[in-house]
Amino acid sequence: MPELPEITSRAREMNKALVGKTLASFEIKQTQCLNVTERVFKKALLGATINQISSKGKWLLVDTSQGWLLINLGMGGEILLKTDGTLPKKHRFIIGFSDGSQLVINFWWFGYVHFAKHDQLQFHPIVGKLGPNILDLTFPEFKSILQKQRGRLKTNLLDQSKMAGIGNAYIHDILFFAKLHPLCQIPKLDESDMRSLFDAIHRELRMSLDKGGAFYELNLYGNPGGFTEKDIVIGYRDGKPCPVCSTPIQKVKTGSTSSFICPDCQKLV
DNA sequence: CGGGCTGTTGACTC
DNA sequence: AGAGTCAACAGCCC
Repeated sequence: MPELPEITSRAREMNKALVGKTLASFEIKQTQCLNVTERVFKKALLGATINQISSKGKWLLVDTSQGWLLINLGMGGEILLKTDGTLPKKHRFIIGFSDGSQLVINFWWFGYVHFAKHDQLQFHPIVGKLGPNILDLTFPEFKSILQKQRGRLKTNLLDQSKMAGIGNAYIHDILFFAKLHPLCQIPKLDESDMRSLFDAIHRELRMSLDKGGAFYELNLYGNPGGFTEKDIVIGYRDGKPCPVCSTPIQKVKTGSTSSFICPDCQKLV
């Protein structure tokens, strides 16, 4: 569930709190999250100092003096900064800093903590293939990327290699505000459809970003984001009336994921 | 108690 | 290339 608003918020918080800290210890409880052996990981990053934190799509990119630390929370999880020596019940990865503070990471299911050398980020098998952050695109750039695609709209918007940042939680309201069906074929979109889609993406993601992300994810200090259930209009509200036309909202299968749509406002053409 | 669902990503198949 | 299926793990709901 962490998507662009949550990950971008975490990057901002980490930039304020972690720059200059030195990585002094690692406790790795789930070694499957690594892309190298535990031994190689520790050897590479122990003693490194944090320069800056940025994000791309759903990935946190930590630039250190000894290379990149790359974090993906998968289907959910927390990154908490603890300064009092206590630990939350659930933790799978702990980074101990030389000042005694700790960055405690918990994945709900499956996440990644990867290492890449300074000049090797572009060759990382996942991060190297990510498209641009979707909020960084201008409309002409967005349109140009979309026009090169075929197939179903939803599948393409979730494909992080084209544009990075949208996941299966925010997409329901985005498509509703753009009045587009998740299964609509990309070549059928006209200029005004793409404009509506672009505007809906920015509106939705920016609103959540401004609120520090969604309520179901915690920030570095354990506080939930300000984007609440009330901010969700269509998603996860099957059976409730559409706020525009009162038609009951439907939950439909779209490939391997579910979608929530207003069957009247979002016609499949 | 158990079955179904969920969210990310990639691998694999047709 | 597009579409479908599955696997990785945990927790919630009915």
